[in-house]
Amino acid sequence: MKDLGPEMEIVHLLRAATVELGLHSARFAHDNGMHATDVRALICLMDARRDGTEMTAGRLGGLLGLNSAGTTAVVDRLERLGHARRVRDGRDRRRVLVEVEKRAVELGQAFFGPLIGRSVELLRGYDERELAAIRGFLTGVREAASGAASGAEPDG
Amino acid sequence: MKDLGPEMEIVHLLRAATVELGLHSARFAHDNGMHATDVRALICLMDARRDGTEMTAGRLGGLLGLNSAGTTAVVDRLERLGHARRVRDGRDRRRVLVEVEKRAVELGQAFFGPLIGRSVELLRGYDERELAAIRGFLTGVREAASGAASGAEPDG
DNA sequence: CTCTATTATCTCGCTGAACGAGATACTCAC
DNA sequence: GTGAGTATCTCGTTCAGCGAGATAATAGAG
Repeated sequence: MKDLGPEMEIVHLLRAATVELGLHSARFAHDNGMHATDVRALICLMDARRDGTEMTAGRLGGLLGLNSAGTTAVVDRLERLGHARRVRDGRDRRRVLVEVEKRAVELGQAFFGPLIGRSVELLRGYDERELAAIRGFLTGVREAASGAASGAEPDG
Repeated sequence: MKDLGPEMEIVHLLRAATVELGLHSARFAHDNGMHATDVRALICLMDARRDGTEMTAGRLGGLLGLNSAGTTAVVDRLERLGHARRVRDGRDRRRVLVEVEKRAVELGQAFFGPLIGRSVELLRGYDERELAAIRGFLTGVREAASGAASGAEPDG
């Protein structure tokens, strides 16, 4: 049962890389007086900003798997640290939009930029077929982990 | 600054896969009345078992980044759930060896087995050059995340 | 063998993230 | 403007993890 073949080396490598990426985030969190949840929240906020979506408190909580009380607390912490701000939605004044501060974006880029840059640099060293393999493997793992059907056929 | 090129798609894919793997672990934890730390502890215990190393309470705490009080609490929880047991070391009776219970190993295999199996299955679809690319990328990312020198130059 | 320094683990009291329940503020349909 | 519905916040509680210090065992000096 231990040995599913030489492929296991790569499976362990993926796990090791995942752990290391988690520790990297934890370091960023710790260095800036935050917790894992706060970093995940910041990432959600930046993702939303990137594709021009509005992020409400409720939606953020849903993404993070928190209840409303926990969501309020996260936003409180980010606001206290100056990483985000609450803005009442003009159209529906029950809603609170959460916007990431420029300062936090810069902080994140300073910390994660080198890692991203290095990854891109690595990827530039591969040809199209190799890139397709990496893409395919990561996509497959993501689907398998998300519980998606084990459909072996490549999606269109 | 936003667009480092088409390689960014894969960087985001890696992040998505990492998030999904984390959620998968969280689901396992939740389903079995555990927390993220407990699962990480179990993984450490299984890794130790796999390569025949003894795991002491102290070493486990070190791996998890916990202090002694927190470590005691983790082992207490695992023991209460029947996933691990304390065994006094015969040679140095100050030390407590923590051993994973067979039940927990089986539980883990039942939950993570399909994911691992699917990953291996995916990998079997690639030839040696593609596998080398996947290996190389994951290795590089892990090194970059662990803070290893960002040197593009291969260390002689 | 006894005394002391060191090491490994556990106990106690505390802080703070996240929860459940319910209060508050706003919108929409009538 | 009254009532149903929705979004967020407040209050009190639970529990993981921390710091400090207690307890127990080993190792070395005499």
